[in-house]
Formats: sequence, structure tokens, C-alpha cells
Amino acid sequence: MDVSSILDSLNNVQREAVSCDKKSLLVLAGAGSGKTRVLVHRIAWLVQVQGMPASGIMAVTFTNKAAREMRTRISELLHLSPQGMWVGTFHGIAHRLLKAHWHDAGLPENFQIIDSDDQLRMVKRLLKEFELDDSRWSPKSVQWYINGHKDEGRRAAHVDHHEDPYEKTLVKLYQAYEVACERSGQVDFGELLLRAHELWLKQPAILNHYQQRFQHLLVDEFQDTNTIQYAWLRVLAGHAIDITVVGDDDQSIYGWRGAKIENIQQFAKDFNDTFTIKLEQNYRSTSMILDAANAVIANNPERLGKNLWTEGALGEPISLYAGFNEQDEARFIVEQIQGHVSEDTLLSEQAILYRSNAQSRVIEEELIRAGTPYRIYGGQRFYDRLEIKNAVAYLRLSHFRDDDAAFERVINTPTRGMGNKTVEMIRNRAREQNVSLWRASEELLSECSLTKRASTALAAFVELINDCGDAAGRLALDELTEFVLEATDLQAFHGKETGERGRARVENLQELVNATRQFEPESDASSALREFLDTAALDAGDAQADEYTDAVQLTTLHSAKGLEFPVVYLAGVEENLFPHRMSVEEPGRLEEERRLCYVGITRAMRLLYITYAECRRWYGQESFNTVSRFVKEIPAECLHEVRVNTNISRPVSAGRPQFAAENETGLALGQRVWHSVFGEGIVLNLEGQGSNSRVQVNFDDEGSKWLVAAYAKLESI
DNA sequence: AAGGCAAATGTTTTT
DNA sequence: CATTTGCCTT
Repeated sequence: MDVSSILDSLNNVQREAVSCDKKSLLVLAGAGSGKTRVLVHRIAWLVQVQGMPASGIMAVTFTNKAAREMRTRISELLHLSPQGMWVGTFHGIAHRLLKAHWHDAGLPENFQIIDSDDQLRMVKRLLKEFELDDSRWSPKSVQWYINGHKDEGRRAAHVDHHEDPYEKTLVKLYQAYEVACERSGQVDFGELLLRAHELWLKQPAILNHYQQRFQHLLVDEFQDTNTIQYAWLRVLAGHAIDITVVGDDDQSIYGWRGAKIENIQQFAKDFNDTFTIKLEQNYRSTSMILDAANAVIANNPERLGKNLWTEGALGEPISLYAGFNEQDEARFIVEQIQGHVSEDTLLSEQAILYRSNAQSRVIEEELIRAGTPYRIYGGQRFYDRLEIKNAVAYLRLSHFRDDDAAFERVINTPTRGMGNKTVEMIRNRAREQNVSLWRASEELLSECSLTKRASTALAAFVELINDCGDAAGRLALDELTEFVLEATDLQAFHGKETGERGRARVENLQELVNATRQFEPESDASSALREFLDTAALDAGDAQADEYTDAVQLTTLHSAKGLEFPVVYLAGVEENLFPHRMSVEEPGRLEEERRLCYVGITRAMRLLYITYAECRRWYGQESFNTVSRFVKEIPAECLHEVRVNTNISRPVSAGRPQFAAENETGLALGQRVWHSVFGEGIVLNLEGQGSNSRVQVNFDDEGSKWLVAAYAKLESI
């Protein structure tokens, strides 16, 4: 067996990790140390050198994106598709298990996954049912409470409320929520994990089956596992299955969501024959950047301890800029970006990272003013959009009538002349008879117990869904989607929404049709709908389109984890914002903020800028902040303070800006144009390709509008 | 059932 | 400050 292709490209420590033959391996992989590489090569090692069947391997990640990347890289390295191998997210794998063993897991065969939106609706309904004042019992906090316990692996029956009346009510709500989910066959994200864990505990035969099947488990981003995920892994691995976990305690930034950094330390105690390997050689950043990162993170107590180093260049010191306000800060960043562009750095090689989403606004405005294209990474996800959820809900109902969450969502969307009280009647009936909302509707209709108007409307709805269901039987997935959009009037409904938003919604719906067209079912076309719905439930459908246009990347520090950029700007690095004021008090949270800072610094390959604003308008209030304590933790020799007044204010681009994006419409950002109806204006944004391409113009007299480039007949001035 | 208005609310978000 | 929400009005 030629192992050279597996080991050649690795350093000594990586090789050791890849070929380690201990039962339990913990790889502490620093930022940029090649952890995915180690994971993928280890799988190749197990299969090609140790002769393990691919079906004996399970690789678990947190995001669908990571799972996809791993699958791609495995097939590239092994020169074959990872057939039989289980590569997926915790939730995806749990879902797969529950689908296969629904009966043993105590679920109905057609159980439905609900997202946090559906979950919130359900909580709101329960609050109303219990007649609780939702100012004292905010739906969000109840949802938070429920999910928090699920993350810890606790059902309502296990929660200790300490006889505290407030908490007693919360437990009561949690219990009612469990009952409601149970009755309607709905499963939230936390429930997937909880059930999968219970499946192991309650069905030893099934557990045994998988313990026979799998010979090696691999877990990515191990520092992000929560209690229930860890417990699930531990039971599955038992004493039989070998396990490799890869993580970095210094990059644990999801503690507030239940992730338990302690799981890394716990690993050595709970698993047999453990061995730890530290990957500390960094292939990403200059040593200047690494020195800064190391110095900052060194302030955290209770680290497992790691020091990143590189054989690469020393690099430039980090530039620190103090803006006098957030506009000035943004202006500085945009200026630097353009400066780098003229020195042959692409826009897409530069990223602006910030602590909270609200910061992006000012930066965006400045980028627009300078005519610099940008792309926001993360943020609103495709399948989270209202219009997409509505469309998907119709698809779900046409596939499976008893999907109550979908029913709730679209029963009156678009409005069809049914008041709240009709819907309430349906709910009551469903609860009394212990049937789905759909069944309840049918019963009410056949009994003629509704008013004329309500029953006509409800009958029309039932017929509509049945029509869609028929269509599902005879049409391809994309044709079905088009049919549904048309028949339900959704497209028109969303198109009617005010101005620009309506247009964007219609466009997204078209994008959904596209997505269904491109969707490739794993088995055959007949299960395409079912498979697509599963994907939509568990995969947020990460960004598509305009990945081709060269644009500055904007993202929160959290979403930046795992990414890298030649030039990075950390914006708003000031006290109260970063570390966030909410985080300084609670124990342990400041450390997490510091890790977030470490994540931010280590995203940079070549150049790093840190900026802050001495004065910032925040929620309408002016606030004066000092530079973040984290900056003070960076050694002085790594920092270079950029003087004020180096920025000469440039004239606002008249004519063609230097760094404008252009597409085939021949229009460029910042360009002045003329429209036969709206008059003169300036191009703010460009979107889409070909006949779909749209352009946002801020007209001098009419304000900002989105226009379809093909029809707008814009003339440049 | 839609539009208008006041009030609430505002870290981070893998699934 | 600015956006979203819910309540109230027609």
C-alpha cells in the first residue's frame, strides 16, 4: 500500500495524529494548523492503510457546510465517493437514526422537524393558553429555558424547580410544550439529539447494532459539543469504538449556547486509552499576528495551553486606528481597502469583522458611498426567509397533511377570509379529538358547524392543499414548486408587499424554484420531495449566487470562525462593545469574549487592522468608549498606531469610481444614471446576472428604488 | 384585513 | 436611532 499520498503533505505532528493507533485520540488543533486536513487524512489512513471499510466510519461536524467540505475532500483524497461512510452534522445523523428507528424512538413515522420559528409560535400559543402575561413570561425566554434544558439532556420531568414559583411555571410550560410536540409529532432541534441519546439508552439492541457497524468515530470542532452531544457520543463509542476528536479550547465561542468547553478535559477521563496531540504549527498567519494572538489568549486561565508558531515571515505590525466616531472608523477602513486594491489585493481577500450585526450598517453606508462592492457573510439564511418558509410550508402540507406547524403557518397566508376565531376553533377541535389540525378541519367541514363564510374559506383551503398534493404525485419537484407558488397565490401575495421588499421576495421564491431544480435526490425522483424537505429543515441553505463578484467580506466574529483572509479589519474593538458589556459581568463570559478576539486575530493571514471609535452612537445614545482591554494585551511591538489625520477626506465619487464593480448591464456602483421617469440618480447596488440582474438606484427626487436592469433602460451620465 | 400608530426592544446563532 | 411588533382603528 502506497501511503505516501496520505502522509506526504503533512508535518511530523500531523503525521503522528493521522497514524495514531490509540483507541481515543484528542487533537488540539490551533487556528490555521490544518485540522480538517488531519481529519480527512486520518480517514484515508484508516481506510487505505488499516483496511477499514468506509461503512465503519462516522464523521460528525456541526455545520452542513463543514460536512459537505469533508465529504468533498475525502472523495478527492480517496479518489472515490465516501460511500457507506456516515458524514454529517450531529443533527443530521440524529435525524437519520430517528427516521430509521422511529418506532423504537417513540415517534410517529412521519414526525416533522420544526425550526426555532415554529417553536416560538408554539410557545406563544401555550402562553396564551395558560393565560400568562407575556411581559413577565417573554416567549423568547421560555423558548430559551426549554432549549437550555434540552441541551443539558433534561426533560421537563427531570428539571428541579427548587419550589420556586416562577420556575415552577416555566417547568409547567416546558411540560406542556413536550406534550404539544408529542401530540403533533413535532421534533425541534434539541429534541433530535435528546431522542437520539434516549434511543441508545432504551434500545440496547439498536445501540449494539451500530456499535458493531462503526469502528471509528471522528468529531470536528469538539470544543463546541454540548452536554447531550457529548453524552450521545460517549454512549455510542462505549468501549468498542475508536474515536478521534479535533478541537481547540481557545476557539470555544458558543458557551452561551450550551457548548461545554470542559468536554475537552472530560474526554481524557471518560474515554479509554486516550492520547493527546497538539497541532501548533500555523500555516496561515505571519508571526507578528500569531504573537499578538498568543499574547491575548495567554490571559485566559485554565487553558490546555498551546502556542502557535510559524516558519513563515515576521510580517507587518498590526495597525491600530482610533476613529473619533463610527463613521470615521468606517471611512478609515474603506480607505485602507481601496489602498490595498490598488496594490493588487482583491476585495474578496479583505474582510471586515465585527462583534455585533448592528455595526455593519455604518460600514455598509461607507462602502456604498465609495462604490465598493461588499458581501455580508452569514446573517439571514435562505430557508429562514419568511417567503421561503411559507412556500416550504405549502410543500410540506402537500406532502403530509398532518404537519401542524406548516398548517399553522399558511392557514391564513395569504389571507383567505378566515378570522382568528375560525382557526381557534380548529385548534380546539384538534386538541379535543387529539388529531391534527388538518383532520380537525375536515371534521368541522363535514359537520357543517362553521359559519357559511368560514366554511367556504376553509373548504377552499382544503381543496387547494389537495390540489397541491395531487400535483406532487405527477410533477417533478421544480414543477411542483412552481405549481404551488402559482396555485397558492404566494408569489402574488409577496409581490404586493411594499416596494423593494416585495420584489426581493419574489426573487427569492424564484431562487427556491432554482434550488428545487438543482436538487439531486439520493435515491429516486419519487422521494425527491421528502428528501428536499428534510434538507430544507436541517440545512439553512448557505449563500448562493454573487460569489463570483469580487467583493469585500463582512461578517460577525462568530460567523468568521473557520474562515481566513489575507487582510482583516477588526472593527469596534472597544470596551462595552467588545468585550460586550453584557459579557463582562457573568463569570466565564469575559474569557469567551477573549477567545472570540483570538478567533478574530487568527483569521488574518498577512495584514491585520484593529479599529475602534472613541465616540459611538449606539441605540440612539452617544457613548464614549475606551479601547478594548484586549488591545492592551497585545505586545506593544506588535502594534503600530495609525496617526489621525492621515485620512484626507476624498470627494464623494462623481463620475466613475475607481474600484467599482461592474456587471454586464454596463453599470457600476456609484455611477450616476438617468431614467426616463425617475430622473437622475446614483447606482447603489447591483444584483443577479443576465436578464435577472437588478440595480438599486438612489434617485435625487424619488429616493432609492430597485429596478430590473433589462427594463429600466438606464442611461449613464 | 389592511393600514396606522404607539410601544417595545436591540450580542453572538453551527442545527 | 431604527426596526419590528402588536394593538387599534376603519
